[in-house]
Amino acid sequence: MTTIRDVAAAAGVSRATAARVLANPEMVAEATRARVMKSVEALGYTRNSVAASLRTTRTGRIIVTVPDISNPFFSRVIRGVEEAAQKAGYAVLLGDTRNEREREEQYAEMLNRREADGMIFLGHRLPTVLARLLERDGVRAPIVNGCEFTPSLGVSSAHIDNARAACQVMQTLYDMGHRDIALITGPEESPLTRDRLTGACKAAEDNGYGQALVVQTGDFSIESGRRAALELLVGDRRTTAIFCFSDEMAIGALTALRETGIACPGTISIVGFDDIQMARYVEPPLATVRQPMAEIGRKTVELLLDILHRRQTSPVSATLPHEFVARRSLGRGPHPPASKT
Amino acid sequence: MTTIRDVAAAAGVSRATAARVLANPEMVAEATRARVMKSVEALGYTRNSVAASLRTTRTGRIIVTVPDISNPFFSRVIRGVEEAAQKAGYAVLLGDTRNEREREEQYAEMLNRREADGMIFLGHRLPTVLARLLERDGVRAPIVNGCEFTPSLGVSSAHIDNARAACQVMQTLYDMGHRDIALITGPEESPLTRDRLTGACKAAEDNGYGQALVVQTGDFSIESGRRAALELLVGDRRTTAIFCFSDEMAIGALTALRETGIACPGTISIVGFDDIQMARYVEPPLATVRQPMAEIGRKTVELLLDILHRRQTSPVSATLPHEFVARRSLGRGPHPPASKT
DNA sequence: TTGTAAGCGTTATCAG
DNA sequence: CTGATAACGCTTACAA
Repeated sequence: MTTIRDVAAAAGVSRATAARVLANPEMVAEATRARVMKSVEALGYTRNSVAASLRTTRTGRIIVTVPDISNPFFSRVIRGVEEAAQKAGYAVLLGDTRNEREREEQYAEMLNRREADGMIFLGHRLPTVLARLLERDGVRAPIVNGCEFTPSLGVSSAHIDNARAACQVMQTLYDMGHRDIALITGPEESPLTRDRLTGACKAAEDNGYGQALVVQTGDFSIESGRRAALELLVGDRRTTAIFCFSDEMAIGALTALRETGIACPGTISIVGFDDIQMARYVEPPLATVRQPMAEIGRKTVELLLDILHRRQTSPVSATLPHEFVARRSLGRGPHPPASKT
Repeated sequence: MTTIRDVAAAAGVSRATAARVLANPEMVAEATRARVMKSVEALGYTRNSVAASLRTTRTGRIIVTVPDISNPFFSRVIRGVEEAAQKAGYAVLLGDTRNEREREEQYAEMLNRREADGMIFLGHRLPTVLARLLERDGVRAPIVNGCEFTPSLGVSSAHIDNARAACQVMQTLYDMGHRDIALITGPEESPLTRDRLTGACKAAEDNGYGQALVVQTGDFSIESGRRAALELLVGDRRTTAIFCFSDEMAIGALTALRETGIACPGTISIVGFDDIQMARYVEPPLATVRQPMAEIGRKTVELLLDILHRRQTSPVSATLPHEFVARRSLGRGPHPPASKT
């Protein structure tokens, strides 16, 4: 491979000068610059980034881990990350952790090995490797969380207000005449699930239907939504609305209704969460909460860059706007509320 | 940061010995090894991969570019890639090219800068940067193509037999009594589209219905499928089956039928391609061709490793098995074929 | 079995 | 404006 040395030799200048032409062209005399550039072209020189990184202690890379890359929600977030990173001159090292702690740790180790300048993790578990880093470097540790937010971690994060969103969905359901509502949540240990659950319960209690709330646990997958819905339908003929904490689970629930011959929204309404692309194409189209997926991704990058460029003094919690999206899977319930005027 | 020097000093050995303990422990005396390991632990040492890479000229990374990471087909392939790469000790640098040539080139440049040891590209366009590399290094150029296959490129590739798969789908349709079949293809410039088109046309002609074949072009997206289907339905009341070159387009077509009140499979049957997860959850569940997505991903990595480890003498075309999946969106056509006995 | 020392290809400092 | 030179942290002959 051709090195800067070769270029310098070919142009009849020192290595330093050749390097300068590439890094700070304005510091070099016009004529020399042209000569060097010609050699660069002629030899087809490209900088060896590894050597450059060693010298500068910058890699121009960021690691991003996701629980599941084939989950449409995450893949949209990733897209946002990738876009923002690329724009800022960073490449994305992608890690699919499959929700396994060990894989999370493995990717975190890469940060220690200086394979990247920073790391964005989209799950909720902070790898112990990162925890240690955080302990040592505090806010200067180049770590950002996305989609979820756990204040106690001391890590910057980009996310929506999950509690409020869930609360709004529930209120909408009550306003439309539903009382017996079932929830299909995500894994209990995720703060995201807890936040939404908190919001949903609050709305239920505020409306006086706390007792009527039924809760099933899922794992965000289609199948778990289907199973949870089937479970709900056994023996219980009261539920008129199911609020799922992900669109995929909602699609699973829709399938369950179809399998058991229950009409949606005729008999049971379904509301999802995320607004993945497929939400509008299933039958009936799925009412849901739109998360600004790409925006969340972009924001995590922005937060990370703030840390890398030392513009950060304390962890930032960036709350992005969500939006309720009414679609046909949501219909009126059997208890028209008293007139509100 | 602590370096191997610090470790060596703490353990009272030379840098070389300390390094050896990490790389070839068996070459070092038990006692010294223990001492070094203790210092490693005590100091919390982790190897600086950048320095190591500079020395060894290996990065342990591979670049993978996809036209669209949020496409469920590709995200499954990526998952296979990631899994195989990780197993072989490689990390994946992900590039979402958004089908833009310039972004493809940018990622390809990274290979030149030695940011990775090799590259897998899932689109069909060979970036010119890679073409040059290929010209120079021939089969030793660490480049592999996935999902698509263009023999003339001289690049190893993992894919299914697209022509045969399309041919089989058409034959199945004819066997079920369909004659007036419409195709919704991918972009014309993709070899994948061409291969499937070739296969489909062959089947049509073999069955004597070449004239009845209608072709619309899509871009694999849901919306393009929907639009193409709507287009097909205008004025033409003959089509009884639509074969889409991706499940997403098929889902779009399904939506179009629903919007226009046409029964599926009652009036028109739909067949997709890929067997993405959602295929079985739409209504009606989608008949399709299952591609071994994860397997394709894994295979591309295997092919790349073969090159990196110099086990390769000429480009390999790995054809993986596909499978037709019958589901409810495919029903009988109006022309029951003559008995075949 | 261990140590010495020579790079890998950059970048950055300091003179000139 | 340009050149000499010293790192960056690691690996690996080669020597002891």
